[in-house]
Amino acid sequence: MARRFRGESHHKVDSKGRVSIPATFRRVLEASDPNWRDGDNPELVIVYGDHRRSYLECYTIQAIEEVDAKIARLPRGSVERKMLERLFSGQSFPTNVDETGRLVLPAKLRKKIDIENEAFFIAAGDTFQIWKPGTYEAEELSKTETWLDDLPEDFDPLIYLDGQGEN
Amino acid sequence: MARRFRGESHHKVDSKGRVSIPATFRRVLEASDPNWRDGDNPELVIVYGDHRRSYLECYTIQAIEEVDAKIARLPRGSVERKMLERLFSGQSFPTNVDETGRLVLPAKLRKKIDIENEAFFIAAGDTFQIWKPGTYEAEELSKTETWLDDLPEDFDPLIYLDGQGEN
DNA sequence: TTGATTACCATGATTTCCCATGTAATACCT
DNA sequence: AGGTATTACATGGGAAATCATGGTAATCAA
Repeated sequence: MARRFRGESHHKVDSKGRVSIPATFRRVLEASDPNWRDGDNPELVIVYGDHRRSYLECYTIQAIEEVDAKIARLPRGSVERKMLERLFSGQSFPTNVDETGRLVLPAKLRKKIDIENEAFFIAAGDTFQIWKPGTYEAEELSKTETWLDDLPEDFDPLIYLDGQGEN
Repeated sequence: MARRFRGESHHKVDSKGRVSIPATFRRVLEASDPNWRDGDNPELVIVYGDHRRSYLECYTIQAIEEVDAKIARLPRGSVERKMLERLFSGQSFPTNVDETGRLVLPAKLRKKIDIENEAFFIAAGDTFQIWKPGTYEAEELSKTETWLDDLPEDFDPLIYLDGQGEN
């Protein structure tokens, strides 16, 4: 397993769509880009998905290659494969970190998740997500709340780590 | 596997059939044309297929050579080989990117997929497709919707990546 | 010679590149 | 430990290069 992203933070987005990537995330992007050499800028792939998705999901090169390989194993012509190809091949945007540690989000992507001048970054295992701050709070937190509400008061999520929560 | 196409976008088609290729796609075409040298224009092959196909599929030189090699391995005279040869040799059109990064779609091809003044480009792994925008939405997107409608509300297509969705 | 195809030139918009600055984090020195 | 030098970060601005698109002239084919 490759290095994982950790943490969350807010960053300014300027009029050109430039936004700093959390420094710790940059280290992971570098380590997970097989072509990266000390001194140059790692690549990554932003998957934005269809209209139902309200955030951008950022894949390291290694992570996206794993996905590509899995897709390639699905039967050619199957609906599943088509769907996933559309998502990861079509509804995605290949880019790279720039010299100053920033990412440039094209107008199209900013508009899609309705970002103006601030973006919220949050780690998600071997990918990280970019949200409009307000959307994240509304959408995600409420989701977790409802989920937690269904569980006993003193429930400890760690139990899932050992596969106890599965059914 | 060579560099893959990623992304989707709309471009104007003028009265002469000229249409800009997304810049990121051009980089892939260049990298996948063994004869390409910095400064000149990469070649590609447009496979348009028979009357049932409503989009154009564009192959890099490298991708089409892989296909040719596979076909050459099939038994001479077999029906499979004949079909594939008709598709990839006959129903295809070799061309190249022009000086300004455009492709020229001959009237015949434009008429085939019913394009007037706008084209939709979408990546599909090691090829990319050109659609009439309306056709893509009607044909492809609605297909996806219907498919998703049969699935649970919170279904995540990504589950297919790990082979859970198979049956 | 006439319609079509190809080569050349032009331009506004976007994107990339390069340089700059203030601040926070870290290393260094005595 | 205290203070200072150094490096890393986050952010901004302008110049330069690239992109998408359009037009016109030259070339070709029948």
